[in-house]
Amino acid sequence: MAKKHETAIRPTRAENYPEWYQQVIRASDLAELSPVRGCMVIKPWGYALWENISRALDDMFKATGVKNAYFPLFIPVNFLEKEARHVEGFAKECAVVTHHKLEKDQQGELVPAGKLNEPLIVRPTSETIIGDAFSRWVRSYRDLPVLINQWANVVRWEMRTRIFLRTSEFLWQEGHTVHATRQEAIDRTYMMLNVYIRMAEEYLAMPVITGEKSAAEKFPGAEMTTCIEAMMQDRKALQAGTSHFLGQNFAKASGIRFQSAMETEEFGWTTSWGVSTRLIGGLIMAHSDDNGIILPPRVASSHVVLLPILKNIDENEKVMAFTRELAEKLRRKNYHGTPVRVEIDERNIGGARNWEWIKKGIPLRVEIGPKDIAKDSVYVSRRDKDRKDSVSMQKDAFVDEIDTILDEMQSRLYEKALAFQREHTRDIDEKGEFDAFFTPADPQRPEIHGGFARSPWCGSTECELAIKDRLNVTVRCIPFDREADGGKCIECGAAGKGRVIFAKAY
RNA sequence: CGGGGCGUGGCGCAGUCUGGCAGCGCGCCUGCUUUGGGAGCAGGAAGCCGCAGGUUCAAAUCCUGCCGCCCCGACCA
Repeated sequence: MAKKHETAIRPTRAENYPEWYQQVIRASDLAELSPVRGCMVIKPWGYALWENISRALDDMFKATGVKNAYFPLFIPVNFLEKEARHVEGFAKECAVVTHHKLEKDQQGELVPAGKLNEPLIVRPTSETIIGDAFSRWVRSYRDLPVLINQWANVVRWEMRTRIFLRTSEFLWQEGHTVHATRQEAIDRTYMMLNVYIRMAEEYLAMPVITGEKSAAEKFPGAEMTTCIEAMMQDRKALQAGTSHFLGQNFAKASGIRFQSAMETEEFGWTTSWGVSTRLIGGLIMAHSDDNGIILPPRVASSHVVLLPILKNIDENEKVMAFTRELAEKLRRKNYHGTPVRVEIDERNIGGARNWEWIKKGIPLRVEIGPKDIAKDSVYVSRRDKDRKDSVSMQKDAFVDEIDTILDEMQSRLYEKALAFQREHTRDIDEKGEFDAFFTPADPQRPEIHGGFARSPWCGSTECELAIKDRLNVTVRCIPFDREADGGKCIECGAAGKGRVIFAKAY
């Protein structure tokens, strides 16, 4: 027997969480770093997750009347300048295109030539260029609402990057809408937030808290930013999606005007909302264990791998025929509107084969050997359970029940993550306790600590920033459902306006 | 951009202090034996030791500069 490891991923979460995160991604074959700083190559097993996420979101968007379109990667610099807070928020992380041509210099090296008259920025987000288009599309209240989404890449020149969580280039969708009234735009903001809540909780099995961002944390130029925040296994918060009510700020900046039914000229009310490949980072950190990633069935790259046990030539053909037939039956099954996704791995590499699929997080592993075939059964292992919980099932029963099994796994992952979130969410009313909650024993190499603190806050940016300076803890969101009970601000002791969620964040 | 750590076959690492043929484990390839939780034996391939200079008879090792990665900050989805 080979050397046994206690865990497939080392270091473990407890030993070194950031390193564990990277090793999980490597071992699961989701993605790798690219030669370009801060960028990533998303490999097929990882990209399939994004495809499944984006397909489900796309369906949900379209069900609310949203249509897809595509806008340019390059944006004139002066577009960004139109909205003051927006330019302040994004200017420092913009990639700028200044030339259109390369020429060889005397050393034979390619150097930029052909300076552009007007530099272009690579979109960090598309409010401005889409606003420009909308200003031409909207003339009358009869043109409203405009409900547009685009699937795109964006670039934000980040100082510190982390694969999937914060990359210089990332994939996302950005929805942009224009409405005739303030209320309609606000309703749309919440409507899309609800889509994100569904994505996180029903598909990613990732419980989220929802609410509004503080003035310091909201989107540059937004009147209100709503968000979903999830707790990762290191108890930090991950902003997993945002939906913004932009008021008339961008309509004024871009000249989105329409003639109302009363024959008056009005500015449109706009929203924007987005989620990104960051969701995959969230999924990893919400569910994975020390043996690798655990994929929630609703978005899993694949649902089940069939592992034929090929022992001797006489029986191999029978085993393979049984395996292929099972694969076909499974693929004809419908799981929440999509065919069950099946892999067959017939490599003869012993137990290592099993471990590869564990590290890749596939929900179900099905071993098929001569002993099973004799009983017309299969041996089923679940990624969310221990090996000793593996069961032998009649083949037909397995085919019949696979959707139920996957759904049970899906809800178990959700319940487990929810229990974790609740376990590490505390009402804290006293400053000393608050500081202790968020202070690691070793600041240079912090152990997993903290969580979500539900604490009273007076609402002032001063207090928020003071807490950030002291502990690197921020207001993650002001929950919609918070109690009116004020308490005393955790920072200044003045009358609070209710409890908000404080946490360290990605 | 500041403080700390680290760059050596695909992955994880030793070797660096004290200069002297580039190593180990896993993985990979071939063959045989195996096979229901990380197989065994035999053979084999694979490295500009992050990059560029310098010192030296000789540099993974010493010196200088640069680049990249990770952690802690500033910035952020």
